[in-house]
Amino acid sequence: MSHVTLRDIAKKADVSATTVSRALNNKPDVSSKTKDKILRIAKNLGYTSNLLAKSLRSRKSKTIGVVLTDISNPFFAAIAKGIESAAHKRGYSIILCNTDEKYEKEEEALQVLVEKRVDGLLITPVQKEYQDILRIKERRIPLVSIARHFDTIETDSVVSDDVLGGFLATEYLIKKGHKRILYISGPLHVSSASERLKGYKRALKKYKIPFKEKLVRGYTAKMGKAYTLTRRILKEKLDFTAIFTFSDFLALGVMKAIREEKLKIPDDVAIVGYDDIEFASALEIPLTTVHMPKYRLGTEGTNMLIDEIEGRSTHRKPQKLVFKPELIARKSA
Amino acid sequence: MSHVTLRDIAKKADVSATTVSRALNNKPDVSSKTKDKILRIAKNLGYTSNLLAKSLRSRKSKTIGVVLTDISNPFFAAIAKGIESAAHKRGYSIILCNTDEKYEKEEEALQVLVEKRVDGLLITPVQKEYQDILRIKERRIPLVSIARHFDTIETDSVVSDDVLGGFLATEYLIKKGHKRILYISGPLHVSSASERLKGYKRALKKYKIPFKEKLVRGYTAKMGKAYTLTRRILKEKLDFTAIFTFSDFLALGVMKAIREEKLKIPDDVAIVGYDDIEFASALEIPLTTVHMPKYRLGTEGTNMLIDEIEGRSTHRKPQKLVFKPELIARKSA
DNA sequence: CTGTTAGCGCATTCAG
DNA sequence: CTGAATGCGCTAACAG
Repeated sequence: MSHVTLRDIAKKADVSATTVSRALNNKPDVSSKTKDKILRIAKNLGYTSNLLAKSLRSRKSKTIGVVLTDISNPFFAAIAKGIESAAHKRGYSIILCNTDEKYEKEEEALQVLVEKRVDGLLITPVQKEYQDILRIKERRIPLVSIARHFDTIETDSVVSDDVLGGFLATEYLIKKGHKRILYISGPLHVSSASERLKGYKRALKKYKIPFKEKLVRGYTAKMGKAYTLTRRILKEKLDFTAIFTFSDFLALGVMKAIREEKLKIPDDVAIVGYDDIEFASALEIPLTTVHMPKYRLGTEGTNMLIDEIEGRSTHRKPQKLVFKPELIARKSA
Repeated sequence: MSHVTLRDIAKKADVSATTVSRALNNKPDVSSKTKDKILRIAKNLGYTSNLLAKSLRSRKSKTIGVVLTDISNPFFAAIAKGIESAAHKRGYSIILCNTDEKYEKEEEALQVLVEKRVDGLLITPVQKEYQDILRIKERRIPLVSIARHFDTIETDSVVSDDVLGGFLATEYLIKKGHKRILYISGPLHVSSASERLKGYKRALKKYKIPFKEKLVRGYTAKMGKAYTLTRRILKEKLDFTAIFTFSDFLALGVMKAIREEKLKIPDDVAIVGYDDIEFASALEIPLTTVHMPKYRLGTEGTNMLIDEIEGRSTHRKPQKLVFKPELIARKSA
C-alpha cells in the first residue's frame, strides 16, 4: 500500500474517518484524548494528506499558475523568485510555464493550468493576441498581469511606469549632450517596449530633437540578436552617439558588439539599459540603467492575486499597481 | 455554475457520463455519431476536463516537483528552463520551489509536493541533511538529483564530473605559471563544491605544488558575499596570483572587488570561474571558465525522471549520468 | 455500442 | 463529542 488514508488511520484508532479528518484539521468537537490518539497513529503510519482529494472536495487547489516568457532571462528570474517567495508565505505553490514569447505556448499553458484547477494566474502576457486571456476572464479565474498590461482589455496588473522610464533614460542621455540616440527596442506588441519608445519620443520632443525612424531598431528580447544587430548597425555607419536599450539583458549583447569594434564606453558610445538586473552593477563598466523593482513586482502581484482569490478584495474594478521607475546613473553613460 | 462537468454534457447529449468520458478521451466503443455529438456539445459548453479529479482517479498527476536552491541564480535558471522544456514536451507540468540553500525549506517543499501527489521529483539538494530525501525514497517516489549527488545514499542523478572540472581549472592556471591559487569555494556540504576542491588539490599535487589551507576561502554561493570577502582578502595582503571560483556567479562579485582595487585582470590577478553562464562571454573581460551543460542537465534529468515514472526504465540500480566538463579559455586567465 | 455501479480520498451535512 | 451518508468529477469493471 503506497499511501496511507484517513480510513487506514480510522481503523487503527477505532473511530470514523470523519473524526480523523476533524482531528487532523484541528477542528473542534473532538475530545483531546481521541485527538491525541489519532495524531499519534497518523504519525506512526506516516500519513500525508492527499491534496488532490482535498482540492477536488474544496474546489481550492492552493496552487497558482505562473506564465512567464523566459525564466532564464534574469529579469523574469527575479520576478519568479518574488512570486515563489510570496506565494509560499501565503501557503500556495506555483506551477511555472515558459512561453518563449510565443502566443500558442501561452494559450496551451493557460489551458493546462485551468485543467489543473489553479486558483489564479500570474502572467507576463505575450500580447500578440489575447483571446486566451479573455477566456480566463470569462471563467472568472483571478488573473494578474505582471510587468505588462493591456490597453484593450481590463485585467488586474502590477507594472512600472514604462513611459516615464523611457523618458528618464532618454532625458539623461540628452542632458549628457547626446542628440542622436539609438533605441534598441523590444517587440512592439509588448506594452513595456512600446511604452518605453513612447517615453523616448516624449523626451526627444521636450528637448526639441527631431525623432528619426531609423534610430529605432531591434524589436527583440534576445541578447544574441541584440549582439548581431549591433554588429550590423556598426558596419552601417549609422550616425549615433548613444544607445538606449530595452533591457539590460539586451545591453549585454550590445556592449559585447561595441567592445569588439574597439569602441569605448561611454566615450565613443554611451549606453543606458533598463531593468537594473543584478549583474548591471557588477560589470566592468557598471551599467547606467532604469531600476525596475523586479522582486517586488513578483511579490505584489502575488499578493494582489491571492487577495483576489481569497475574496479579501471585493473590488469591482481591476486593480492596478504602478511603480515609479528611477534612473540609476553609473559608468556606461 | 462555474465549471462544466461530464454530467452536464451527458445530460445535454442524452447519454451517460461514461460515454462522454469515452468520447472525450478517444477511447474505442463509441459510435462516431454520438461521439461527434458529444464533442460538439462539449465545445459549446466550453468544457475543460478537471485534472484534479482525473489525477485522483488515476493516481497520476502529470506534475513533477522541482526543488532548486535559487532560481534567480542564472545557473539554476538555466537548469530550470531545461526542466520546464523537457517536462512540457512529455506532457508534465512543474511545481517549482526555492530552498535558498536551507534544509528546513527543502523539507517543507518536499512535504507539500508529496501532498500534492507529484509523480516525481527533481532536486538540487541542500545536502546539510538528507532525511527528507530518505523519506521520499521510502515512499518510492521517483527522484533525480541534479547537479549534486550524495555519497551516503543512493539516488538517480545527473551531474557533471566536478572533480575533473576543478582539476581542469586549476591545471589551466598552473600551466599559465600560477603557483599561488586562491579557491573561493562554495559550501562544502554541497557535493559540487567539495569535489571541485578535490580537483583543485589533485591538480596541485600533480604539479607538486604544496596545498595551503589558507588559500581556500568563501564557502558561500552568494555573489554579494564573494564580493565582500574578496575585498577583505585583498586588504589582508594574502599572497596569490590567481583565483579559481566555485561559480561564475561568485566570480562576478570577485571581479568587482578586484576592479575596485584597480588591479588588472588577468595581469595582476587571473580568474577562472565555473558554469559558463550566459553572461560569462559577454563581460568586458570574457571569463575563462569550466563549461557546465546546464540546460541539458535539466532536460536529461527530466527525461530520466519521467522514464522512471512511466516505468520505461526498470533499472534496479540508481541511474547516474555524468557529463564531462570542458575548460573554456577566454580572457580572464 | 452503451449504461450502471463503484470508488479514488476527503470533508461537509445531518443525526444522534 | 461522534458517526453515517453523500458527493466533489472522473473512469474502470462489468453487464447488457
